[in-house]
Amino acid sequence: MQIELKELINRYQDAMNRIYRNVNIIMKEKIHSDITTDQFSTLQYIQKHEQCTSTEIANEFGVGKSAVTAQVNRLHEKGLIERIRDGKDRRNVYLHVTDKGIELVNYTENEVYASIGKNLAHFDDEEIQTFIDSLEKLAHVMDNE
Amino acid sequence: MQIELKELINRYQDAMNRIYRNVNIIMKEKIHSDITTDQFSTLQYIQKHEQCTSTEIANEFGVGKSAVTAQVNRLHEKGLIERIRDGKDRRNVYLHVTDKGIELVNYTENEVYASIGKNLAHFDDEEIQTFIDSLEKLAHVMDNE
DNA sequence: TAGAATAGTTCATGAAGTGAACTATTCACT
DNA sequence: AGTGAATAGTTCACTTCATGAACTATTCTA
Repeated sequence: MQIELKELINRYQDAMNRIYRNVNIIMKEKIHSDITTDQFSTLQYIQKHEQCTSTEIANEFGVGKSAVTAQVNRLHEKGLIERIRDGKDRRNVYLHVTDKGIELVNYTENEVYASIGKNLAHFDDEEIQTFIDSLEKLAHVMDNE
Repeated sequence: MQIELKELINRYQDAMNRIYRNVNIIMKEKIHSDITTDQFSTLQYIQKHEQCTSTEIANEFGVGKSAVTAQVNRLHEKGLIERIRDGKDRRNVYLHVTDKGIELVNYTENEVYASIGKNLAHFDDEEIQTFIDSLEKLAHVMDNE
């Protein structure tokens, strides 16, 4: 491995961490509700993938099924989602965001997007496009390992 | 806010999550030791910033000081770091990576970098450069909010 | 129809975070 | 010089989130 690559990865790692941290701060700030950022992310996923299952979330988030059960319980206790058991294959439990949950996601998403959008104002359209393309390419390459 | 921006941020968010998850998987796989990825990240930071303090880490990682105390305890119990109290200003405790810790970081870093390097092989030099530049720019813009 | 596979839950445990209260030390100022 | 504010770190009680094994319930399969 070349010295240069190591240097690049260091810069990459450092920038990624800073971005991740800042997005988290923005989310904490914009979530006007007693849920955590993790809970919001899960809720957001369920809203974007209506009728998804716990197993699907476990795979998507890279955690065990029991972790998802606990997370779903917390969201359920707060009245943000519902469990709907499949009538045909009664092993499956589909997750469904309640009206209260939908409202929370939509409101918070707008706030967060506006905030991130403000940051993106420092970039021109082509730069953003190129950046996101590279980001998706990297995600894709990594997924296929 | 334009529809387009929302769409872009969705893609961005999705790609970021996938990358973050994959890097975590790589790290878990490459850490041949009984420490967690969080512990490794902290150890790595201390190694790159010799003689740093708990407060510095707390700010850097965006967590409270008590969380750092706990993390430092775990690393200390494993013989990876040492605490050195400042002789002049006895409030300060400087953190210092032991030989065992240095060896662990160097070994693991090489493994992780090799693995990420393999992914980066799908990109040409200019693409990587542009990508990391944008990444750093975004991190910088976000830091100044 | 017996046994494998799948979906989800429960439980005990540990890691990591919070925030308030605390100790110890140093700084700042009249 | 001496008192009160500021700073660095720790402790404590508590919550969240993760793991993995054992479990229930259901469906598939051969």
